Amino acid sequence: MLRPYAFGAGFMPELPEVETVARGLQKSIAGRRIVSVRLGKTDFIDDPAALEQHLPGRQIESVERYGKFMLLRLSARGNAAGELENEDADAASLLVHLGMTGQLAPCAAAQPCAKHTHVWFELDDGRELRYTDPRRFGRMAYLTGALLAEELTLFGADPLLVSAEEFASCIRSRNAQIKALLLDQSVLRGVGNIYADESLWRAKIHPMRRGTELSKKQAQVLRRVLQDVLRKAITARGSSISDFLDAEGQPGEYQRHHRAYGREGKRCYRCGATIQRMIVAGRSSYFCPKCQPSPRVRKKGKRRGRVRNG
DNA sequence: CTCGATCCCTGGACGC
DNA sequence: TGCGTCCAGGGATCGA
Repeated sequence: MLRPYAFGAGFMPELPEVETVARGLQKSIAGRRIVSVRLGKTDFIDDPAALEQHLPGRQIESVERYGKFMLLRLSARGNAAGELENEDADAASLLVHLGMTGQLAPCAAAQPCAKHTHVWFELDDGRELRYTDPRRFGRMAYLTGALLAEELTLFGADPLLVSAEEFASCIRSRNAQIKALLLDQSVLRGVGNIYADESLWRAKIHPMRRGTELSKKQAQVLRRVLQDVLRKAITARGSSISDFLDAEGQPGEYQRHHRAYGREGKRCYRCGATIQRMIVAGRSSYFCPKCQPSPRVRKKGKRRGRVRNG
């Protein structure tokens, strides 16, 4: 039985999933004007009053992805006389992060509201754009001009656009675990737990390897497989777990291609060894112990004491 | 700079 | 069946 949306563990909004949602919204709501805003729970919104004050009257010019954020580009708005009030004379953006369980989709205004709907944007064509998020791990912020620019500089390069040189330098200059680096949005924007594990499996790199330990060749390979995984996942409309359906009622398909994530105890597709799970950088990490050798097995023959662990 | 711990929050899975 | 417990995760924050 298909439902328009399913919540819970079915959906992890990483780059490919957010890209899928953003493309869907670009088709369905770009060009529409926001008539009014209604708010429910607001603890995930930076400045709720700003949404109510500044969004009505603005047109949604485009919907873009920025890392795991969606960026709704909004027109400037004028008052009834066609003059521009200072504050609203500039173009602005609504930043939306889906967290773990966020959904942003338009529907007929008459349609019953899903549980955990927290924001309603009334559109000029009679529909409503609704934000639903059971866990409220998402984020919403209205930003303009310098504040918006400043916010966007907090993030690293887009993994699909980053050059080989830039990728290698921002990874190999860091001593943190590679898994932590891939998840760090200030290093690269958009990679989450699933695609970090999938790309590390493909690159045959253990999640606990240090950035500084990677050879130039390994960095090159990692970038290539990461981009490949992300592109293929976008083509497949993202990964659905359980029965998640996207804004157009279609499930993503990429979970069929997972080689590591969620496969604890199953056989490695490459070598047949048993996929293991361990916590790295505070997150479940799935890897093949044979294809992705642990960095810790290199203590034999080295009796010169390394610096104490603390 | 980097680490781990803690918290946020709800629903799903699992054990009894 | 129902209840309790654990777990999932992105990110902010704090202390070490």
